[in-house]
Amino acid sequence: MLYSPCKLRHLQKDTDEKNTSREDDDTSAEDNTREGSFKKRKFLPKELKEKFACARPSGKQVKDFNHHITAELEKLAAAYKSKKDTWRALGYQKAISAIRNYPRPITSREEALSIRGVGGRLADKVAEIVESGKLRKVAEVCEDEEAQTLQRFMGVWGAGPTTAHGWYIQGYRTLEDLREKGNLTRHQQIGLKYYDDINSRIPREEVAEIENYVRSAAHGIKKGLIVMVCGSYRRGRATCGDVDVLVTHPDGQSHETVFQPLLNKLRETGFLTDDLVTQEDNGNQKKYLGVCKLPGEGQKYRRLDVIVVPYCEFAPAAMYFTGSAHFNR
DNA sequence: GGGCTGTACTG
DNA sequence: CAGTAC
DNA sequence: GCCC
DNA sequence: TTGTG
DNA sequence: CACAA
Repeated sequence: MLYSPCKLRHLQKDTDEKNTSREDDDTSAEDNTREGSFKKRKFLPKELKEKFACARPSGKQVKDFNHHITAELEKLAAAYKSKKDTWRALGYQKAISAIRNYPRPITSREEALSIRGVGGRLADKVAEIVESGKLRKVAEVCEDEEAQTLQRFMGVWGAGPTTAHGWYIQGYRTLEDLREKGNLTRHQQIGLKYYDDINSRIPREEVAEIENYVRSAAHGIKKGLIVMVCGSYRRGRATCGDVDVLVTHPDGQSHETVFQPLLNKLRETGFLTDDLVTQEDNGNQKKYLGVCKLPGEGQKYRRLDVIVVPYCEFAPAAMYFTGSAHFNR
């Protein structure tokens, strides 16, 4: 449950797009308390500065100094996940996140080991990557047909490790197999139909367009509605996996009656093309998961999530749905 | 050795 | 209830 | 996998 | 432009 | 983010 909206500032993402240096993949920890703000504090232990992203000037964005490392580990994480080794995958994921956030290139096993979330086993792997540029384990675990196939199948929205494995033991190997022989749930049919689009990254600019599209529709229904994209967009990423829209209204009431009209309007225009999860019978709908496409030629189908919350939960919801970058500190 | 977030939807 | 996703 |  | 919810 | 200050 989300509790008191407490005080949550330092959150809004700087609007200045003039940031030329928009690398791509990574945490661009937000604006932060800069030195000045801390002056009143008598002590600012330097290890504190190291440990908390929020205490670093990180002004623009934190380069990922260790992309070569996280890239290799990601492969293993994905493979383990597909093999239902959930917890191992989680361990990898946390380590990857921590390494990504690490402010300088890692040069030794020792250094890796000092990072919270990186234990002995992963430190060894990091060291191997640092020295040789790659991980033998990756070839061992990821490059057999089964691993490749499982991961391909998990790219279908609605299909997880269990389903992927089921398809595999039935002898399916390609998406084509699934299309003609597989029995898919409604979700998976949609996931397969838009496989390529859904699995491609969305340019930041396009996310902004989608945001504006939804906002216009919302304002046509009720003025004053707040429409904000969270997720990786709000974390400043150059590309996003999906679009995460948070909707609320300052009057603390209007959010209750907004969902249905908004969805209907977005459907009328053909913007929403497919529904995944949407409980519209219930008057208390909280979220919508579906597929949308901007008008015009050559637009791709994109995964869209819409979350409507009461105003009193706005701030916590914004934090929650904006996610990782803020919590990994 | 045991936890690793908690919740909601679908079938 | 299992599986999946957020 | 990691951490306690 | 900033402060606030 | 939207809106008031």
